[in-house]
Amino acid sequence: MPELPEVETVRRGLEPHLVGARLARVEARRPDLRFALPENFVARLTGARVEALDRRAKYLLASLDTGETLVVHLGMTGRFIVETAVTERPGAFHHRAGADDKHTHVVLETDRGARLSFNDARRFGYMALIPTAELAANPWFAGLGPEPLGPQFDAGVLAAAFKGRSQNVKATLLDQRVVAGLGNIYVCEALYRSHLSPERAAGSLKPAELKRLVEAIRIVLEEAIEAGGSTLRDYRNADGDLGYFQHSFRVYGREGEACVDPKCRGVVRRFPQGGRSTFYCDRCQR
DNA sequence: GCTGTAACCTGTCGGC
DNA sequence: TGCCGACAGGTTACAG
Repeated sequence: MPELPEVETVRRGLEPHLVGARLARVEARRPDLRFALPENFVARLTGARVEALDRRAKYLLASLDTGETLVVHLGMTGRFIVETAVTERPGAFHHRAGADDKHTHVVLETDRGARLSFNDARRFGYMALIPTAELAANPWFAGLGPEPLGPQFDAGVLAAAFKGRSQNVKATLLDQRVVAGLGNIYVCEALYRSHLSPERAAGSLKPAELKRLVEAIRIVLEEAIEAGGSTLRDYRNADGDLGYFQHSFRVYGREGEACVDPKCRGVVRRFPQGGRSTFYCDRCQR
């Protein structure tokens, strides 16, 4: 499910409930997600105050006053469901669908009356507790490429990362060491908007094409965040609402349809690339 | 070192 | 209606 825009939407939804709040009750309903939960997970979190909630690539980072950071990756189907306390009934929460089903694996209750349920059907998501001072050196973060919406991401950076690579540009953009946070959907959309074929060797892109690509990546991500992300099957934001960017897809999921550009007579095709579906227009992407 | 593939786990959808 | 196979937003280990 979640690529950068969806994770950022979740972060924005959780921020008002978490930042400044203390975790009054923590419940782990199983010992593992994709990986085993950290040792003494519940004890290390209970009573901790959340000082900040940030995002790096597709990771959510909750800095705690204990000197540790709770790292959360949503995997493919991970989501947080926020329920608020019923004022007149202490300990009760306004129920929200999915908050308490068999796929709810971790529950966090804050001293501000919010209950956050981490629900992940496929359990590709994971959580870790890492000393905040060691975060940058952690293998999950040390090798990450620049944030695509940050000031460090430009055509020059992409040129350096692409240099000499014979791998196709689609797979290269999915490599989090090249640029952090892109996934299958937004890579397809960005390549379409920059009129680049997903099959081009990354190292073959010319400076003007790289510039177009950087611009397209930025615009697609910004528009998606503005729309609250994309909801295909499972994704919902922290308030349980759907994202709307899927209505703006120009190629993703549109196999067999005419190219959205009225001047182009192409058709959207789909083919497997690196085990994932790539969608592209067979005429205007070269 | 680079590249492609399989695997992780579960749910959904389409075809028969 | 029920069964089966294909496919799904991510990441990583491994083989070539």
